Amino acid sequence: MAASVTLSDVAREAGVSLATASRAINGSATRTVRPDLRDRVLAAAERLRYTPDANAQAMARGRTTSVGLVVHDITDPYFSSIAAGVTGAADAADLQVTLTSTQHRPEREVELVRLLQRQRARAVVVAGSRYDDEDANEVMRTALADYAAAGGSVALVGQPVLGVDTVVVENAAGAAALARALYARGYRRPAVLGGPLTHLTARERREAFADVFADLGSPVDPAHVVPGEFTHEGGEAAMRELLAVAADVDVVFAVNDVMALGALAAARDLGVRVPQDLALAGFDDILTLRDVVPPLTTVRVPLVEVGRLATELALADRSAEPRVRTVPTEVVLRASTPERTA
Amino acid sequence: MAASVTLSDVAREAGVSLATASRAINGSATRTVRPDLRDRVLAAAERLRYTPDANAQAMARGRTTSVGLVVHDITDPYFSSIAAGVTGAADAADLQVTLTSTQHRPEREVELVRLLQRQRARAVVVAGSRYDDEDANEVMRTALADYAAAGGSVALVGQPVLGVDTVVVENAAGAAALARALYARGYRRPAVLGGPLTHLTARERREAFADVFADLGSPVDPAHVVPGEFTHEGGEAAMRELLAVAADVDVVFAVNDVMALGALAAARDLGVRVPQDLALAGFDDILTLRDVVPPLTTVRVPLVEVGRLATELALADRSAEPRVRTVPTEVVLRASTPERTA
DNA sequence: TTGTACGCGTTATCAG
DNA sequence: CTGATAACGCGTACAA
Repeated sequence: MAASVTLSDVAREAGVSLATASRAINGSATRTVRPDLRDRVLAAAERLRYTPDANAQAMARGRTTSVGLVVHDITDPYFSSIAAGVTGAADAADLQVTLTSTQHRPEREVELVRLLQRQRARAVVVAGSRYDDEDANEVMRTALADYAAAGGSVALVGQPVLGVDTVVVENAAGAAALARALYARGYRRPAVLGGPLTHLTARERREAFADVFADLGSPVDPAHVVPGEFTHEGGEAAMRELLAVAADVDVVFAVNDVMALGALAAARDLGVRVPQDLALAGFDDILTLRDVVPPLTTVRVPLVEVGRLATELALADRSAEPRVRTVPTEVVLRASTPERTA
Repeated sequence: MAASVTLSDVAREAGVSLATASRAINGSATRTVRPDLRDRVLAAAERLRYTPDANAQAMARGRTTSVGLVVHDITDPYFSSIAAGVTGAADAADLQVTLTSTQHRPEREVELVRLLQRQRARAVVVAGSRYDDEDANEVMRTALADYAAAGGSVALVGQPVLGVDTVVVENAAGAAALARALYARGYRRPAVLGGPLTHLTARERREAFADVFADLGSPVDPAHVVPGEFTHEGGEAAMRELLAVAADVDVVFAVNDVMALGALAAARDLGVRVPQDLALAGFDDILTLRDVVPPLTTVRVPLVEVGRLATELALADRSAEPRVRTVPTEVVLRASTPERTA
């Protein structure tokens, strides 16, 4: 960005001082500029094709207009929907979004937060779940505290374990409601594609689901809870593993939709029909589901709104206590888990 | 970002000058710092939890570390894959990505470019197709020229009609190859869900496809070329329209996969079976296709690589002439267009 | 090798 | 209402 026209150029061209030019163009809050002068400045700016330098403005004002977003993979519909919510909210607040991705390496979140702190992003939204890993959490906590100490504000999507504002999705309630709905439809031999063992979102969903079936007298066989990655490939692998050992399962709950789709692919590949041979349910209600056959039962999470909420939370005035915004979930029964007659 | 520790603080703490602190931390190219001093500075920085201010650095250096990206909708798998390519390439170059979205309003592209110019983004990648609208193109051309004049560089994904570096996808070649492949499979009564009339990517695909069938003696009935939006809803609506008038079509070509998926939904809804009653093909090979049944025939575009290429192009040394990188496409025949026996 | 001092483009304070 | 001028935080000639 070499030879840009600066405000001084505009001021000179308009025959006014730098200060006046600044006020005329920016429309400073309290200060007002005489109309004819203002017009002269605007005309000069137009003539010179002046473009304010947002960096210099940030410098002078002491705050930037950027919001950071940390995701694991922008091609994952879960994250892209959240990203849409974040960009929408940011746009509404006249802010820009800096998109960063860990490429599925959770430990990179910390680096990205530090990076965004360097950019002096006004706020940062971290979209990934937390893990049951106190060491990792402590590192992240420190990074976020540093960022907050420097004036930044953060919102997490996930679990409120880092001392910052958090959008909490009702994972347990959703998974429990799903379990009850499936039980009501006649399912008695559930299996779970459970995701990473220490992944808190996965765990919340997995355990709530299992608890309900246990309470209802049809406990999930521990051998039928298959861990794996929180991805399409993870779901596929877990499903293969499950199908290799479980002949008597009637419904499979994948702790997220992306995994459920992987599982569906595995089933198809192995000649297991869904739902005739095996019912299948996921979680999140990602956009992709509208194109999947059979229509997949899931628990809807309003992802775009989650992104929007997180952004608004991060942008709101700071509060003494970390805030929590709870987002309800809703069971959506579809054809992949039909009423069981057998 | 109020009370940040500055480099001066670090310098004072370390008992050195600002310049030395700067050189020690940044590792200035030519200048070198005596080891013990360097260590003292680094220790001080660590102790004070110093974080360099990227904005101030940008200011002083005269260039930022950000790359702008303009998409229409980040939840569209086409764009999210390109975005993944862009963030990947940016990351490799130690740059950050500013994500902006038009929300499906092409005319907003110009504003977003201006916005990114204000941020002094080093480079901007515009991911959407051009339109056959010389007025709009001229406006965009001017915006890009202004940005380039200010030192920015741009890469487009689409058509090289704006005088800037462009990644060109072989739409025509791909659509033609697809048409030949479908003809070879026995299809003779093609229809096209053609997208927006003036949308150049849609037009290139539509016309190349139709030309081939015409040359082969099975011209597309003009009544069977249904325009519409370049979206899921657009594909669905177009398919409904088509099915209302065309009883004798044997294959439908949707000019992109997202539309094809909309069309598939419409067909399903109307009880038209794909491929038994009607074959269907799309274009792009978006990630979503891996989860769709029947597997959809399409023309693969290496979307992540397109994003990467565009970013590299924009980041490369400036050239006198606008460069063009052509990306080949590849027909992928799947079950949605089986060999036709009837 | 180190330090001084200026400049980057803008806002904001404080006199006029 | 307008105009100097001092910040903002950092990089880098230039001098020592």
